[in-house]
Parts: sequence; structure tokens; C-alpha cells
Amino acid sequence: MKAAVEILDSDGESALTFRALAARLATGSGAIYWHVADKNELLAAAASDVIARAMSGVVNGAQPREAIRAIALGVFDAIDAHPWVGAQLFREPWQPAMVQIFEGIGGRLLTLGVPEPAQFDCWSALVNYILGVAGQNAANARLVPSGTDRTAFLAAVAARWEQLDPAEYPFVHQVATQLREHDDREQFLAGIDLILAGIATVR
Amino acid sequence: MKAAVEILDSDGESALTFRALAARLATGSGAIYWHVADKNELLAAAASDVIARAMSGVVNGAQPREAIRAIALGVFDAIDAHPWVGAQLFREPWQPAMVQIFEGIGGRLLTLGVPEPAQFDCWSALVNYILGVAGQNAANARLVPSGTDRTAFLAAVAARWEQLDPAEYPFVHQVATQLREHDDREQFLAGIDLILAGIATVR
DNA sequence: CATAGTATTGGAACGTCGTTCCAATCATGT
DNA sequence: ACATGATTGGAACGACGTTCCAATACTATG
Repeated sequence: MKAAVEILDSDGESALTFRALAARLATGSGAIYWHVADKNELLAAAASDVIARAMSGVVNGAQPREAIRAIALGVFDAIDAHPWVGAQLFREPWQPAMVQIFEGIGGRLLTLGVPEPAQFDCWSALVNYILGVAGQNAANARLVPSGTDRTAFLAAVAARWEQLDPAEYPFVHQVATQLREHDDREQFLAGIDLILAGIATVR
Repeated sequence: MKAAVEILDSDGESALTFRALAARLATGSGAIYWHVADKNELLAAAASDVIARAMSGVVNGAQPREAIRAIALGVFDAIDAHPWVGAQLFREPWQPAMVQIFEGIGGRLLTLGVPEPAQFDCWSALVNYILGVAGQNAANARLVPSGTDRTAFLAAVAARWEQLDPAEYPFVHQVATQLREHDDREQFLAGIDLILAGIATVR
């Protein structure tokens, strides 16, 4: 269903209703139920579409560390471009579309030389971190409807943090300025590197 | 609003409607709007309640590493007991209830001796990981309505993974057995330790 | 104590959503 | 040509969040 992806991309998650989709397809809402069982399946199919495209672009030959970074960035960029995908992956992490990501990450852990007992933990940490950032991006996209400025939103949060009592909240107070200026993508990658550094200690 | 928390705990997220809440309070749905602006605020207030209670129980004196683990576990346990809190924290991560958690984590990074430029990244990695697991738990709780067995659900996913082609999905195929037997809480903590190990390398 | 003014309540009503249902239409094999 | 099953379009249902407002409770003042 390409039409569904178009609606989601242009007008956001809440704009995808069976009525809106039926209107765009010039049909009735009942007809859509012949092709999908319910709204969950509709969203799952749309997300699967986007993820499959994102993962197919990831290079295969690189070093395991670089490959993990590439996969993670692929997921990040796909969700950055289509925030609703983040929410969907998050709601249904066991759906088939995720298996490719799981294997992409886990497979590189094998070639990284992580001992077997630790593989599951390392894999889980990476996947949970990636899903966490995915969900955060999706949540922010919902909170900041694409009209308003993301920078303005961050500035508002930072301002609120700066007004907190520095004695009670020294860290939050201090980190507010960095919140205002940080780059989401760089920071995401820094987190991946941090976890990879942790993984290297158990190797 | 304690009644809201009771409904959420006993019957899950989707059972909290203004009508259900009004019925339990023996009043009208309109009366509730005098106390909260909308449903978001209702959920935020309920989640704030639970988080504040969870964070107040966290000990203060321990070593920074232990303190971070304690805070993370406090959040984990609170969400394990009230899955709807995970979904709510996730949807609105900038809400006031989170600031205590943010400060609890970040403040210990200061005393851990993490150099200032890296503090933001380390903090972000921990927070995103914790929120990621929080959301996952919440998603699982929604997928596995408290009646059915969680073990049975995991076994079903594991069985699906085991039927995948081992040549194409070696890792996922192999990790299926560990998925069946793993302990969520231990694994969450293992992830925290992994990130802390990574943080130790930049110290 | 009486009364004006405000805070709070209870429940009807509105519009939207996911979903169901079914008569009408289309496609295909005989 | 026509019978059978696949597919469509749109009306209808029940539940939800929210709004609205007359009715009631409370509180300060004369």
C-alpha cells in the first residue's frame, strides 16, 4: 500500500485513517478491509516496506564494527525520514521486518569475536538502544508537528531546565545548553560507539 | 487521581476511559475535565505519581556506579509493575517526572569522573537505553494481555525464529533458545553494565 | 442569617474513529 | 450466456475524547 505510506509521510501518523485512505484511493473504507485485517496490519505493512528498503541499502562487506554502525544509521535515517516507522517498530518489535535488523546486528557480533554467553546481552543492549532512540525520535515528531521548529522546541525544554534550581538539579541545569545545540544523529552514533566500547571489554 | 492508577493497573492502558473513570468515581465525565485538561494530562499525572514513588525509594549514599544501577532498576521495576507507565514516559520523555531520573543518572556521571565533553553522550546513551527497555516492556505487556502466559508468548517468538533458514539467519536462529529462557531484569542490568563499561573507557 | 458570586458537578450531545455488514459490481472459467 | 466467487463502495454501529451547560454545592460578605 504505497498510498498509506504517502499519507503517513505527508501528514503524520494521526492522519492515516481508513476514511482518509479510502478517499485518496477513491473507494470505500470497507474495500480496504479486504486487503488488510485491521489498522495494525496496515501500519505493520507500511513500516515493513520502509525498513526493507532501508536495510537493502546497507553495505555488506565492511568490518563488523563498521557494519553495525551502518545498520544502526540506516535504521536511524529511515526513522528520521519517516517518524511513524519508529512508533510502529516500537509497538511491535517482534514483527518480521525487525528480524533483518536483528540478524544484521547479531551476525556481526559473531564475527566480532564476542564469546557466546555474552552475545545475547550485547545484542539486546544494542537493539534496545536503537529501538529507544527510534521511539524517542518518533515521540518528538509527534510532539513537534512538522510545522513548528525543532530548534525552538529544544530551546523551550532547555529554558525550562535552566530555570531549575542548580543546587537541586546541577546536572540537568548544566546540560541544558548542550541539549540546545546537539545533533541527534551524531549523538545516536556516539551512543552506539559507547556500547561497542563496552562490548569490546568482554571480548 | 488514585482511581486512574487503579484502573490502569488492574485493566491496562486501554481500559482507562473518561467514561470508565467517571463510573468508578460515580460522577460524570465532564467533572473530570475540571481537574485535568485532557487525557494526556491524566496519564502524565498518573505516571508522575508512580515514578515519584519509585524514585523516592532509591538510596542516595552508594558509589556512583551502584547508584546508577539502582536508579535504572528502580525505573525498570516500576514499569514492570505498571507497564502503562513505560508507554507514557516514552510518549512524553520531557515531562517533569523524568527530570528526577535524568538528574539521578547525570549527577552520578559527574562524580564518576566522566570528562565534560563526553557527559552528554554518556547520559544520553544511558537514558535512551533505559527508555528503550521501558517502552519494550510496555509494548510486550500490551501484546501479551496479562491473562496469557509471558513464557508462552516468548516461546512462540522463539519457535518462529527457529524455523528461519539457518543459512540466512544464523544469529537469530541460534539466539532463539536464549530468548526463551532469558530473564528480563537480569538482561536489562547486563545492558546497563555494558554501557557503564563503555563509559569507563572514556574516563 | 441571607444572598451573591464562584467552584464544581453530572450527563447529554457532537464529531471522529475502527470496524462490520451487505447489496451491488466485476472477473473468470465453463 | 451464465453461475460462482472475488472485490467494491458506502451505510451503520458502538466506543472514544471532548465540549457544553443547567444544576448544585460551597464560601465570603452584608
